[in-house]
Amino acid sequence: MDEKLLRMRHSLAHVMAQAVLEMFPDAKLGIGPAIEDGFYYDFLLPRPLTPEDLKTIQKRMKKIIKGNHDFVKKEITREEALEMFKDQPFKLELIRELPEDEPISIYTHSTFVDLCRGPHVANTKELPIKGFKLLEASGAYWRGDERNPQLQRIYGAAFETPEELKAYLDRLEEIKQRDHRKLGKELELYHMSDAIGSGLVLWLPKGGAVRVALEDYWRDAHFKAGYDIVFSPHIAKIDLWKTSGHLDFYRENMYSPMEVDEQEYEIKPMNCPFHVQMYKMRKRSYREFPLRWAELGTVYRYERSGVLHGLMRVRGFTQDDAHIFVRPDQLNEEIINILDLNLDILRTCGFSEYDIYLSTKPEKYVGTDESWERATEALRAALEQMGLKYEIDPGEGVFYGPKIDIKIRDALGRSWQCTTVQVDFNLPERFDMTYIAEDGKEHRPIMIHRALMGSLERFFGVLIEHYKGAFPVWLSPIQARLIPITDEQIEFCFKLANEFKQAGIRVEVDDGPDRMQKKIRNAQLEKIPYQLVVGEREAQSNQVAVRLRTNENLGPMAVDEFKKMVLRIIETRSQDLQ
RNA sequence: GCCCCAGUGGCCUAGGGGUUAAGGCGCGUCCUUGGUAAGGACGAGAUCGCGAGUUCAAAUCUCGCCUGGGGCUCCA
Repeated sequence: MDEKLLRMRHSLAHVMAQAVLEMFPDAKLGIGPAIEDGFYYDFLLPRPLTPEDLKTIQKRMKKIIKGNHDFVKKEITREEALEMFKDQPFKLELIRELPEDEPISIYTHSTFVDLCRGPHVANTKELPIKGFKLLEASGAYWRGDERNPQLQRIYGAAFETPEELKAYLDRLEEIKQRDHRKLGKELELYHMSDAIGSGLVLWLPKGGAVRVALEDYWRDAHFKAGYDIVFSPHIAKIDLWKTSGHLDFYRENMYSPMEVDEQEYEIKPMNCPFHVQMYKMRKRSYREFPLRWAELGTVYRYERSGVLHGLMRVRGFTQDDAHIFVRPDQLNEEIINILDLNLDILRTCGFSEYDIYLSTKPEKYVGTDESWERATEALRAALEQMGLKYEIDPGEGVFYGPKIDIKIRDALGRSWQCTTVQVDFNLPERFDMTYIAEDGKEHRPIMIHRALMGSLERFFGVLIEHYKGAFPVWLSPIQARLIPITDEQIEFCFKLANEFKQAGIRVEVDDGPDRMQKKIRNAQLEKIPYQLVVGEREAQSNQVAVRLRTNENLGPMAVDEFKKMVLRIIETRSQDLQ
């Protein structure tokens, strides 16, 4: 954020605090910083704020701004500060934490004084009276800690010009329109039922079609990249989770155990221990490496109810998981293989921009410093050999090993965490996994965990928002809809539909009672890529009049010609319609 | 989990202590057979999220629960 904007936003926060104090003289002030797109301020208030309150506060703010008040900075002593803010417990807490030797500054404008480091504008007349808007009030813990009192936070958007504010508000509206929860319902892609429980997803037939297309592609890509596909059960004895360490490190996210024949079983939060058991079924030789085992594994994790969000954060989801067992000297090359496959899959799904992070050793970790260094080096070398730009995320690795995370950018430039590639020194140790090396002795393999799409649920959600529900043809639940102009053509349409289905095209006939215009409208709203209008002329000449969801009209086309075109688009997984 | 907001036929919305809860979409039947984004008529469909309480009377007020939404990450 540039300096000017920062000053404006921060000053607006002060002006807002003044307006709130005018309405609630006993309000206790938290903090009020400038943030991306605007500002906020936290208050402890005698009652919850209503949307009407926000309007009132905003009006008062404009009045204050029009008063042309100077912002005046003053440095005061610690004692003066403690006296001045004696009625403001949160401010006192902050003052007490300031280093002894540092001067304490306050900013005053109009009747309002705040403990503040600055910077601010010189005078309220510099504030964009039409460039800001209060958006909403919500709860926020003091200092983000749920053990502290909960304050009311008022968020405002603020920009230098009304045009920029409008662009921002338009963007918020666009995000709302693309929301996968809204589109998921409208397009009947998925459903969450109260009768089932929160965070548990029902994939409806149309969402199922997308998933099958995605999974088919995923399997194919994995076979070609040298993976084997495995399957594992949903529950396992609790001891497995004790050995894996999940019960210790991950208990809060696991569902409670169930008892079967006097044995406790846990529903799986991860697939790893199952793949480890597959590894351990017999002695392994270095000649088998790398072992690449992939599974679309459905896992269940208890997430706090407040963090659940549509398809993006759920309690039951399917990871496109894989575990790869390698010798230390194979690590670098294998990482390259994974990233290659990953970028290929993301590109095919329409994502060409990403942010890559390399996370290094955290404070608490297992394994030797030497192995950490070697693994981190292998990850870094792979990224560099591939010429990928990345950032280091120091100390953000998992306790068991370093990792590469990839966030994809969607059509609105928002980023989503999907891919993760993690090196693991821990599980091979805990499960005492070994292989016989060239020297005839037992060695410890390195285990790589990786998920490319992350979870199918989240990836689906991201896809919905990225494409605004208008999926590329290969992913479209219905790829073409046949629209007979009169009932005379219904029979011909069903004959064509059958022919297209046999060729592998997902097609439907709209034989309902609506007129053609209405059927086209419906197909448009459903974002069906091809609308095939069939009237008497087409039926007689074995043609279809091809209309695209982009409103482009390709005119009559021979049935075989259309079929050829669509199959080409599907097979190449093209983003185009023609 | 915590704070605030919300829950009305399948969907979107109106109503807001007092007869049969209103409209649009969708659905059904009938008329219409229409050439590239909404033809017309009629009809069915709701114990107003669930449970309890207050009241002569509750969709409406109160409490609890369930579900959903925003926030709890931006450090004077």
